[in-house]
Amino acid sequence: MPELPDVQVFTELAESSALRRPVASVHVDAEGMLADVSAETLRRRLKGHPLAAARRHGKHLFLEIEGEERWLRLHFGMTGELLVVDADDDEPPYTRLRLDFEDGGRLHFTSRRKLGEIGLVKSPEAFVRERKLGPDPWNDAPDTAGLREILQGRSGSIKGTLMNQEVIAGLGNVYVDEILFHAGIHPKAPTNELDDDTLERLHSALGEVLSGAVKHRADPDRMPESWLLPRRKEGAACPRCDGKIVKSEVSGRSTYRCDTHQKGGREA
DNA sequence: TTCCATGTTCCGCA
DNA sequence: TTGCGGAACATGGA
Repeated sequence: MPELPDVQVFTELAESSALRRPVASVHVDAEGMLADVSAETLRRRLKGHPLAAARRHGKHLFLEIEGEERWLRLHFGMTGELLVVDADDDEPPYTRLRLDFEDGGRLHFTSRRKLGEIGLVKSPEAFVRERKLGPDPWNDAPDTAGLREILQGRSGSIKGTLMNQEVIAGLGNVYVDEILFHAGIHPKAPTNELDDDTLERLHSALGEVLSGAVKHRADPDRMPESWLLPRRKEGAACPRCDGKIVKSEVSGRSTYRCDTHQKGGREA
């Protein structure tokens, strides 16, 4: 799940329930997920300090450690989640990092496939620069002209371009399919051949999909029936036209699209 | 058992 | 040199 909308929900969860609670202890269960930081350093930086702020850029969540001039950075990979639980709640499965607050509550960072990252950075801005992440389309929504500029000079498929975190940060396989479905654009359409009209549709689909997804708490089961998400299945009926949903591969990922209303691309 | 998976990175080829 | 697409990665569920 963890694309921009999911991580936005985690960010809001952290903001509403993990701040200003001093950390009593830190437990790391997946050394392999530690990015340029030892479990020992993580413990030292966090112990005794509350989290002061939560921020997000793309798929990365940043939690400011009060008084340390450091931010805990979490990346959720394909299966990561963030949970905040009470003292007497059960341990969620696949917990990789756990912060025990002094008041007894806990913050759990879980990951089934261990593909995410746990890091420590000086600031979100510095990390974004270093990782060369593109603009975040939720925190800093572009207008159509801005989107045109972002996509300028890209020669690959629009799907590949939108999934490239250095172009625009936060979109992944599922939501790129959703956006292109809404905009009626074929995932293989060459980015540099999108005309103004198409770009306009892409722009409104981007805004529509992101705000809709966050509004429904990024829960696939709650997405509107008119969306692709509830029908990511080969052969399903398209909810907006007479077409059928077909599955193919684009930029190495399984891709679902309507074979009738998503035009402007090339077949494999 | 085999296949597939919402993530990123790395390698080879324009 | 840069950008693109596919393979590889680690693990578990269908």
